Amino acid sequence: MERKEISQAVISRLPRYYRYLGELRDDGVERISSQELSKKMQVTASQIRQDLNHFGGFGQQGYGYNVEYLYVEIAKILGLDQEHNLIVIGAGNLGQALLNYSNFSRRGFIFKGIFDHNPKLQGTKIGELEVRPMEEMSAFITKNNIDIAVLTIPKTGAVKVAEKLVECNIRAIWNFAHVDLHVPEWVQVENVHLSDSLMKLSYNSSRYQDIKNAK
Amino acid sequence: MERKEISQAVISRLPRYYRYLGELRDDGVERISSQELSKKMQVTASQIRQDLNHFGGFGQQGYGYNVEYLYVEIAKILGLDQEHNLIVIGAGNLGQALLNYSNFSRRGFIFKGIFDHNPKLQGTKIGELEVRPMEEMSAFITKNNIDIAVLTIPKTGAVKVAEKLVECNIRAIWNFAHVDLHVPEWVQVENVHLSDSLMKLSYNSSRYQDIKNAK
DNA sequence: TAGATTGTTAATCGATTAACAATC
DNA sequence: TAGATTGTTAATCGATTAACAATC
Repeated sequence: MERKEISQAVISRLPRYYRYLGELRDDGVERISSQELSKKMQVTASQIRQDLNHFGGFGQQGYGYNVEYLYVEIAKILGLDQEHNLIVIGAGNLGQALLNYSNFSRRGFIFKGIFDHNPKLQGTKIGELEVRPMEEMSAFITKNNIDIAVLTIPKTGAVKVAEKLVECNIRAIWNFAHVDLHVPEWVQVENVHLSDSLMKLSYNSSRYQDIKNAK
Repeated sequence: MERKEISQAVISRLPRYYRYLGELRDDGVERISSQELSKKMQVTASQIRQDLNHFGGFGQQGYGYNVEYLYVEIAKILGLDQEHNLIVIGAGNLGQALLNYSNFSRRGFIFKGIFDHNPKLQGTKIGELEVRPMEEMSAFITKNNIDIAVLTIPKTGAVKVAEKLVECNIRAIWNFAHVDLHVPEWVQVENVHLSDSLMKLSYNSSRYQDIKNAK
């Protein structure tokens, strides 16, 4: 597949393209030009063409892009043509919420297990799955071919658990714990720091008020 | 306060500085140089100094930065010195998870209400709050001085609700719905598109395997 | 064929890093 | 005072946008 390093800025935009193309497809749209898409998505047509051309020439001069085809191709680029096996670590509210969010499994992200160190939660059912004790995690990962671990435990435990996951040869960690994980380069970490996001919103809205008042 | 437009790249890094400074403070560290902090955070010292100087000169030549002082100043910049009143719209798993996450209220983000259009949920208690019907939302926002609305409903309803929120003069929307909201410039939107984040992780881990296999 | 629109190169813009004079 | 380290300017790097030749 791809050889050259592609910037994370580009990667971050792919899911959004994918979403818009999915909507177009559902609306029965067959073809779209970068210009039309650009208007819809509020980005430049240039950027769309540049971004896509990192991965290949999906369009056709004088025609534009075939929606269905491009949709499928982006799915492949994102690895959505393959199934991913996930486990959730931390059966709190957030872990449960993610597990129950059906849209993920629709895209091939299959939750295989959920773990918690709280004995009171162990054995209770969340969706289809029973909460397992942490001790079973390592064996479970190997046995069930787990790709991705979802970390929804408080930051105090997260670093230790991440180390354990690395030992288990996990490939990817979706990290909701409010701490930076240090892992070998062959383990991918995607952080969702909710409080950072909320603070950013707080800044932007506070600042807007200041500007308004200053005028 | 600030006049000049500061890039979102800078703003996005502030919460992370804030987190590291908080930890240093808790560890009883009094002063830190940009170089030391740079090593800890794995960013360049230059970037730290540049970023901070957008907001003022918080350091002192030959000394570095006073941890406690800088911590408090960043909090002010982020608007954490003021309380924010929030409502959650959508009492599903995710809405409940956010509401129950106590770290937010510790930073001054106070959940005042939660709304859902499902009559079965209305009246049930989530944390300290009773789920209210959507019809009460507008009045509630005005009466309780709500700054921030947290949108945790499916995308089908999100656009309509966002319009309503704009009418209610909300300042900020924390959007977990998988759709782009179009709002006037005086309303800030911060998106948390979880599936986009997961797809990015999927890409990065799939791609790493490809590189490895190619070698 | 003529018109449309891509793929791609070149130009611009912005963000990051380096360097150093100012100063505690 | 001498050493350390900031604040800030200048240089570099990378990402975005513009332009246009290639081509469907």
